[in-house]
Amino acid sequence: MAYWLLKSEPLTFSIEALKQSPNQTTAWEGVRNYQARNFLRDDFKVNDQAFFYHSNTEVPGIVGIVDVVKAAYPDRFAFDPKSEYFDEKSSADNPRWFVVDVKLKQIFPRVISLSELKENPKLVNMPLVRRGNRLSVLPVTQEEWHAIIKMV
DNA sequence: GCCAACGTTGGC
DNA sequence: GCCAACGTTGGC
Repeated sequence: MAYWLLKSEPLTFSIEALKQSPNQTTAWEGVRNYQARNFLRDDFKVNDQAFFYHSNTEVPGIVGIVDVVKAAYPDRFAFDPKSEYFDEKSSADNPRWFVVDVKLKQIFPRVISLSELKENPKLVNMPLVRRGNRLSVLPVTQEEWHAIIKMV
């Protein structure tokens, strides 16, 4: 079982929005970066777990945990010209972008803020805490996962 | 709102 | 294939 971190801007899709979603499950749509796509498509497996991270907000940080409940399948929004995620180069025959389904597992009682994460010496190698990192899907090691769980 | 970082595009 | 220009991300 692998561990991940998924970034979302709460104005676009927050963990509270996930809680309100049918069956507390959603497709993780709109990833339009190849490295992130490759993680989703090739490496996400059912029963993997991921931190839910709120970015571009007042207190950026980890707000909860989701379970991967369905492995990668094509992102249908890439086929929809009316969607902001439309990509004319992605087709049903040859899809370029993928989603996985995730289900809410836990909302933390508090936000584990980015500044706290940066202060934890066990997390210094996480790409998340490095300046200028923009990847929205990131692998998390088992050691990092457990170190963060202890901070909740 | 600013701007550093970095991915993508497109001219050559 | 190089790389300048441009667009986006996202912390602050």
